[in-house]
Amino acid sequence: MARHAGLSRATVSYVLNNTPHQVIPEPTRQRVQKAAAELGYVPSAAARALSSGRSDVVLLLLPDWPIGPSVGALLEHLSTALADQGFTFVAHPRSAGRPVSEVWKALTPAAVITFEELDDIESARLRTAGVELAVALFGGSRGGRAMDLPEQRTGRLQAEHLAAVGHRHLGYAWPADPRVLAFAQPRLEGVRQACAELGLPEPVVHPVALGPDGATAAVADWLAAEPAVTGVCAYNDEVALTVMAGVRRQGRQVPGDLAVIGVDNIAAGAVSWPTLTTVEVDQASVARYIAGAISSKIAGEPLPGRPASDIHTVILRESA
Amino acid sequence: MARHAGLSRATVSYVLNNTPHQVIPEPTRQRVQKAAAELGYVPSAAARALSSGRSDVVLLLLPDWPIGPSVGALLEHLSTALADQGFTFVAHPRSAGRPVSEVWKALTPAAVITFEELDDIESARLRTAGVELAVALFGGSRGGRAMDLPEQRTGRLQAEHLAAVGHRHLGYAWPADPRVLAFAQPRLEGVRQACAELGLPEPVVHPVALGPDGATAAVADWLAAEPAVTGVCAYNDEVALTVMAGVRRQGRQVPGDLAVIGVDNIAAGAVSWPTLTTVEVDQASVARYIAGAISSKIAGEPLPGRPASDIHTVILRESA
DNA sequence: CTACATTACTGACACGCGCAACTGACGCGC
DNA sequence: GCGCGTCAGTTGCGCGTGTCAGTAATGTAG
Repeated sequence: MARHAGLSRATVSYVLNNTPHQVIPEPTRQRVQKAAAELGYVPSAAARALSSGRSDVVLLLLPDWPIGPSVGALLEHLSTALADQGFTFVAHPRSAGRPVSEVWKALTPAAVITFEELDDIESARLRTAGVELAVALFGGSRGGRAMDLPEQRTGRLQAEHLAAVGHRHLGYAWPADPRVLAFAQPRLEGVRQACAELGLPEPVVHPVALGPDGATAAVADWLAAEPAVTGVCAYNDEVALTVMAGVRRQGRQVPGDLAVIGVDNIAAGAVSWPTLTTVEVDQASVARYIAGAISSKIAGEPLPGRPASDIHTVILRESA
Repeated sequence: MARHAGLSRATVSYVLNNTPHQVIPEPTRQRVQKAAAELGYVPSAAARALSSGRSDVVLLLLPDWPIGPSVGALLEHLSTALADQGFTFVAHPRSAGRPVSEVWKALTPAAVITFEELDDIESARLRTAGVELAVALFGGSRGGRAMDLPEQRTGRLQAEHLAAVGHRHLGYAWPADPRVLAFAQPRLEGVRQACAELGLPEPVVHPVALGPDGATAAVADWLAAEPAVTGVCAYNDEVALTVMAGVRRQGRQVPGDLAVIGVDNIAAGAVSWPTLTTVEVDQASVARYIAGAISSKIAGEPLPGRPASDIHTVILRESA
């Protein structure tokens, strides 16, 4: 390519990288760009990664629990948002029982995003492999490295909505799958906070497993409680639909006997019987925030303020 | 590291790669391996990619339509299956309106997997970028490069099940979203084939949009047809749930007035009212087949036979 | 003792890029 | 004419690996 432009490789490199304090006259600059266009030149990322020590790839480690449409949407938006910042976004589903270290060794990513925080050994290996930036989306128990997304907001909004339509005794449908604990914890915490602020008693927490019978015990207990629970915040829409199935099995009505509100706004919730009231999270905003935070951190700047808090919306339907 | 072992880099390289026809005496071999262990040596994938021209990464381009749990499961199994073959699997959600070529330029993957076939320009760019193997999972219209997964089988099983329980006039709930056309086409084709073989009339196809009212027109037409359609195969479970909602809106019953069968076995189908009969695909087997085919193709061997045909199961519930 | 083969290993290059240091050429002031 | 500064661009190195060709040392046959 330098040959084609009749210049040296260095000059070409300076032009293409817009190297500051390297004055290149306009004619030469255009000559290089014309040659690049004619040859369809694309810099080899492998070589760049080798010499710079890191690639422009941002790696997201997917959790091992089944991913729903909200995670899917987050992926899509992260991809666009990071592309705007000049990064290439890829996701890797961690295969059970296999060390994840092989992945970043093969990619030398600029940053690694995880859902939950990594073990000490794994994060040590990460640093050894030359990855400088690792961010966890949830569970900032370990220190300031986590993004600390406003996940409690979903719980708060659920509780506030139920309170606004007159419910005073709330239940919380906790996911039976232990793998989503890091997600469920802050949501329940948000419900607790809202209850406290609104002067309501603590929510009655029951685990709910997915499947037709997963919620029967929980529903029976909520309805039989004294005073009875009249509104339930579910960990997500799937759990919410399970709770509604449990109520039907008892021959009772949603929302008459028990109101239910979910999180995620999955498609099935719009066509269930009754249709499901839910809290939707604007994954595009979340993705933009994450992308911004990552590129600031890589550039060494302080990270911007907390993500906007108005990214949650209550989708009002029949169930609550 | 070569210094630490007191040998040259070449010798070390030969030992670590087990280069055939390069005889290395056992003592030296052990000396190298001891040094590697002591230094915690990990070969740099970036350098290997630079010199060999391709990395050990297999890239999956996610489609731009929302991915459901079945794609999620496929990702997870692909990750494990490809890791067994020595590859690193990553997925990239293609951001709308952005050229995908930037992605493989940044990764130089050993293979690229797509859902639908690429345009001519994009596949040309792919080859220019040095990616030798591109496989499309569906839509083998263009030639032998596609995997040609037995997607018709899902449609066949749906129709066969409905026929087995006595339905003779079938409908097909076609997804209104044009982006999933490549998926829907073979499934409908499978239904058509099964009808022809069983001596049933052609299925009555109606588009169904997701959402509470998406199926009302279709359901009205199926029920009013002469003779009436009594069983509907839906493109997937979400469409199936929408059809069931449409039937409820008409004040009619599932499966009494109209039986419905879906595809995917999503969690919401197990707790819907009535619960949803569906066809499940064993994504683990699919993933193993894909991984096997990729590694054979890369090794230059002919690809193994068609994937096993018994990877589909009918999950029998109330709706059909 | 010489000619040749085998063993055990090393030197050097290429992959494509970024960057520091260097080189001619030209203009300007004294 | 000499020194200095600026412009326009080049040479060369290093990143870490895979691999071909080569080469001392040792063994073997005639």
